[in-house]
Amino acid sequence: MTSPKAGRARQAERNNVTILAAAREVFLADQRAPISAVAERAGVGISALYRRYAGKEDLLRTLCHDGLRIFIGEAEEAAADPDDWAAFERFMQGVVEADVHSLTVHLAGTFTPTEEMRADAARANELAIALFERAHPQMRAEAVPADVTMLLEMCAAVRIPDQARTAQLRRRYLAVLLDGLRAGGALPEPAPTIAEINWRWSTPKPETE
Amino acid sequence: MTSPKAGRARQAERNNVTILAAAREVFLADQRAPISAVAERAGVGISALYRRYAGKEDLLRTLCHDGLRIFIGEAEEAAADPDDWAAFERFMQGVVEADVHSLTVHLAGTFTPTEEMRADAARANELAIALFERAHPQMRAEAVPADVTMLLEMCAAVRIPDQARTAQLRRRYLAVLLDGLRAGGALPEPAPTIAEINWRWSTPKPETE
DNA sequence: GCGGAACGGAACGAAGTATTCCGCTCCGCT
DNA sequence: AGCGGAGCGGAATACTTCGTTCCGTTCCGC
Repeated sequence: MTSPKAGRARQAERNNVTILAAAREVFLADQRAPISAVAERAGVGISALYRRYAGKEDLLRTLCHDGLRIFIGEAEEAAADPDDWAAFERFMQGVVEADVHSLTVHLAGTFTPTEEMRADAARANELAIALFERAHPQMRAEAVPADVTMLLEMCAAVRIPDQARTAQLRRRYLAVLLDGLRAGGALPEPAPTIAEINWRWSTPKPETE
Repeated sequence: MTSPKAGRARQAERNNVTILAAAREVFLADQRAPISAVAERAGVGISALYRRYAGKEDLLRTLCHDGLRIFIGEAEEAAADPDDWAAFERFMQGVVEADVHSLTVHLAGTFTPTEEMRADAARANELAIALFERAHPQMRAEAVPADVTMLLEMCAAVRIPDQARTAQLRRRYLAVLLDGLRAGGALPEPAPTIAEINWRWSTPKPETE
């Protein structure tokens, strides 16, 4: 080979990321989207997809796993901040910004997870909890780590057709939520339990999409 | 007839509400649910459904319109409260409690609305804005009426398999959101516009489900 | 008893969709 | 120069899923 990559091989490699990006966009918009929509979005044929992934489930799993890795990355990066609350805030902003929550949570249950994924999920959880605990003293006392998941879920629900604007609006409402987290006063109703949060990962295909 | 209603006729009338309730539950859990799921949930045959509704769209429309009426009812009821903030809070709690938001917003676009529905939607909007304006002085200044819709959307996103528990959790996070609404400090990013909020009603079938 | 309202549920037909397959292109190496 | 095959596009296949229709049955009300 002359250059590191050239011609066909280069194109193929570029497709790797093109397809993944397309899949990300498509499945972010609709988890039940047909696989053909991904190919269309990527501007490739269906073959290019099946050459890389064994099937839809495989693609979904890869996508989700990537999301998990991004989540971990954001958490680690944010954890470096010495200011406890700033670290937590930065973490939340990072996760919301990357729209990772939809990737991980909303796709869960559409495939059977790898053992490695379970491990990564556990690690992601630990990191998030650590970040939470550090910031906890500055929150209302009843807040628990499981709340973080729900907060992220709520941010992910903010969604309009314009993607860039969606990101803006999410930042806006994340700010509202975080301010709410720091407010005083008692919170009604008991906090969510771990089991209540993780139900998506356990069931094969929960009814409530 | 001996009693106001008896036997078959009574059963039929009871089915009216049974079916609607079933439809409510089923489509609340999954807007794309098959119509047969509704019949199953209601414990009736498909015929019982088609006897009452011209088709799926008709059922969806009815369901949505009912939601709209409930929304209006909650707003009117809450508006009677002389305390401005209490009225607003009560309104939000009522809407969240009734899970009306999913009924109206998430079902929009799956059918072509009636003229009457448009009118009701307009009225619902007015009422909500009035409630908001009354409470506005006690919120952070940048809050706008369109924020209310988004807040409700976020509450609707809180969802776990256990229905009763879901209601509890929604109350919890609504409290967080409302506290966040009253917090001080500037909010990042411009507020949503009316158009950004109402996109679901205008497009025939938006891509981002 | 009879007529028909109200049903249950099988049957039908139209979509939609995951996956396979076949033929074509064009790079990379000899 | 040419060949082997990686990479690919997209039609064809084989199902599955649903909305809707239809027909036979039940049983109330007169």
